[in-house]
Amino acid sequence: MRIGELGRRAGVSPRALRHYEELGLLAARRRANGYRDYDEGDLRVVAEIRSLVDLGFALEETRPFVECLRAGNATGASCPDSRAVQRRKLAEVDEWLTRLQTVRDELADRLGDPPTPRCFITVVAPDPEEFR
Amino acid sequence: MRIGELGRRAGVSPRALRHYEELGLLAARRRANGYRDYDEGDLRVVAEIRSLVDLGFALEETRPFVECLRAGNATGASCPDSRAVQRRKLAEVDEWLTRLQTVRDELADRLGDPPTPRCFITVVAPDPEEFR
DNA sequence: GCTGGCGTTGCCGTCGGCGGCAAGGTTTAG
DNA sequence: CTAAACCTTGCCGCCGACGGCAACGCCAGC
Repeated sequence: MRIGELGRRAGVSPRALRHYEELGLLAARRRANGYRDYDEGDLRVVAEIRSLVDLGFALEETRPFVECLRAGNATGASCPDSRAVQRRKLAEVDEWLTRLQTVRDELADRLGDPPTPRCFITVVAPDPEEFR
Repeated sequence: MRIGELGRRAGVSPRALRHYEELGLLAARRRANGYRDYDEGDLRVVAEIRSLVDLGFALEETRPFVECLRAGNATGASCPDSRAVQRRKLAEVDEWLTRLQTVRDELADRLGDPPTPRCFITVVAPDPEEFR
């Protein structure tokens, strides 16, 4: 498979694929004429990269996942390194969430809007009849 | 007040202040020797810029607030333009929050963690004795 | 044999918000 | 008198993830 087809199938531009290669995330065989040649494994790698990037990972952060995949594992997340990165990312996202929540409330406050509704709990006293 | 003092009082570098000036957010009188000269109004402008930027506004987005302040208003948020920007920003932040929440859950899911606890409601059946 | 659509390398540009440096001028303290 | 601590302008660098262009090679169909 040449770079154009891989790009089409993975939903990324050839330019991006060359970029991944520059970073050492993607390795290409070469044909006699110098063209890059990819296989289905490479498609899986690119798919892994994209799904992680879509979740907010930096390209560098996808490296352990890619290496995990290339080491023969079924998923890129089944190695200790990748799981560690994943946990770090979760913590980062949680930090962002609390920060953004603070910002949101501050903004709403400046506009005179009510703060984010977090929990509405309406407690209704039960009908005593039911317990007779 | 020269640029160094304004920077110290506002908590920003002189370099940043010159940058704000390049963007037309900050205007400086000049002394005979060419030095920039600022007053208390300029300090208020810089404070406004900083507080907005800390809330996630881009420098360009602070422009209406700055102009509002310079138009003689007590606060930068009391003009229609700035309030519009502020509302847009609130909407953006809300979008981010929902997106990030989705990402968080996806991440936690991949790790086998439980999703974000949103509301814990423990309903305890009341003691029927109380209703006797 | 020629056009069109692939591919290649290499390198500059983008966005934002400055940092940092050079090469000067100015002012103040000792 | 001189050093230190300011100030000035101008310009390059940075981060990340590519986009886009030039200038070229390769291969298919007509």
